[in-house]
Amino acid sequence: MRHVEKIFKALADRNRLRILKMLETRPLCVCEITAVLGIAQSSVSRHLGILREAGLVDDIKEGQWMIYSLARGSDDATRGIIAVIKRWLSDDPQIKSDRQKTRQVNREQICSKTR
Amino acid sequence: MRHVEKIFKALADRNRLRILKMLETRPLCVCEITAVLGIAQSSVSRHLGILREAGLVDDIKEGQWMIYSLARGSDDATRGIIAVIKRWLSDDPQIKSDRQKTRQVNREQICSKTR
DNA sequence: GTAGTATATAGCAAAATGTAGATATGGCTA
DNA sequence: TAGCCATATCTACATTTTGCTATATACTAC
Repeated sequence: MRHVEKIFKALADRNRLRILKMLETRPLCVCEITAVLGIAQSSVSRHLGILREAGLVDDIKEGQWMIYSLARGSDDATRGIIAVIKRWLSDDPQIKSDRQKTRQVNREQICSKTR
Repeated sequence: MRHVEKIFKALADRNRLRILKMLETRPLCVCEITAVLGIAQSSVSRHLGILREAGLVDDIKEGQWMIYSLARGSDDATRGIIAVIKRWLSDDPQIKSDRQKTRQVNREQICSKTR
């Protein structure tokens, strides 16, 4: 019960749904997600933490970045939900706009102020 | 977006998940659900309203009772979610206990004080 | 009409959740 | 070592959601 509840609570937020739909395009680092969503980095980090705790995303460290991606090795239930979400929202204006921004965004440019 | 959000928000509550799992057994009236959940009737009514607004349950009036059941004629997305939920939580202690109570409960006995 | 029943709604207090800003952590680089 | 960068955590506050009690609505039986 606790696990399923956690999954649905994680999905019950517009910004977290946006993140999941963005991750369908490709894995993203925190600063890329922050740039697309347009909310504070601390909020993004918290949302990602909630998605991670729910088992909906995987994270790996890659150099200076934390790369988040849709969970793949997860249990049957989680895979089922992710598959359902993939069939949803593709026509939504905000999701479409996010997807376009996601394609353009580049962590080398956005994040590193040294370049 | 709005619709999908509504669905996940509706699912992000323990008592509403319990209701959906109970409805897998059979359609139920409000007083039966109230008896099994053990919370106030007004709370149950509100939860049912949220599930109805999300398109997850159907309701029909049957004599003096409002009978709620899992949505059937709904869109592809909703059917997908309901199917996923059916595969979940069957082993959960509380869900199992609820199911047993659901089988025993009888609206003719519980609700009608005239009998 | 009145009385009784099932369900829905309103109003309120408590708990949970989302957000932003400030701060902490951990790794890289000079 | 010191400083910078990406990310995570903490704090404070506003909003939303929950549950309850009380009340309203709608229907049925008399």
